[in-house]
Amino acid sequence: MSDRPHPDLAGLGLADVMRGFADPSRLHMVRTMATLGECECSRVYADLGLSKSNASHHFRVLRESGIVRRTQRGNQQYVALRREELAERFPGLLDAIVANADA
Amino acid sequence: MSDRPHPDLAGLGLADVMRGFADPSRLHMVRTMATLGECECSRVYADLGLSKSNASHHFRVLRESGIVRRTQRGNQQYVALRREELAERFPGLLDAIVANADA
DNA sequence: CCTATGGTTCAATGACGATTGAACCTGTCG
DNA sequence: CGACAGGTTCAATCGTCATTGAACCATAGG
Repeated sequence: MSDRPHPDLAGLGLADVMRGFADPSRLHMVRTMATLGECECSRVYADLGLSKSNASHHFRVLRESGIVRRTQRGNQQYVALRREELAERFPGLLDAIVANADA
Repeated sequence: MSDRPHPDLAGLGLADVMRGFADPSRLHMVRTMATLGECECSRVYADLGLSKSNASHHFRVLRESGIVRRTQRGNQQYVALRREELAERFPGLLDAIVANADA
């Protein structure tokens, strides 16, 4: 997997993306992001009891799996699902996961 | 994760199932099973170059993740996706994955 | 009985991942 | 300047996983 900040989804296989989803904490984060839309990182893991470094690790996995995009505005980091890009590369996948993310 | 032969899907979270899908070999196997329906195990990994023990390992992961069901008829082992059960527990998930399993 | 065939199990190995705590970095506010 | 808030990075630990090869087990066919 590339360590570029935001990999091109064309270069990722389904298994790479699935690995990003294969963790309870990250699924919870995905669900939160699906609800909130783009938001500050801290809001995404606020109710998960993750340490900062652990949350940072999970954000990196999500980013390297092509699932989220991070942007810096002012001094805040924002994070958002790459909804459209994922829908184009893997149609229906994100929706199905988000719909079941509470299971 | 339970080590029972075929876990009840109600007892599995989405992350557990996702881990079953988070491997290229297993995704390939899932795709093959989606195409063939119930069939002999060997047909599922024939074109993957997996050793027998490695294939057996992947079948076990798929089984413990609730993705496949194995049955013995005669002296042959058969394997099939648990389509209906998965569709009931995680609506739309398997279809979305199978549709993208070649990516 | 002998021998495939088709799978499982076991032990070992190497790689990867989740988690933690400490150090660090950077922009903001006082 | 000093302190702080929000994140990142690093090293270390521990567990899990993929892969291999060898041993094993059951069944069908000669």
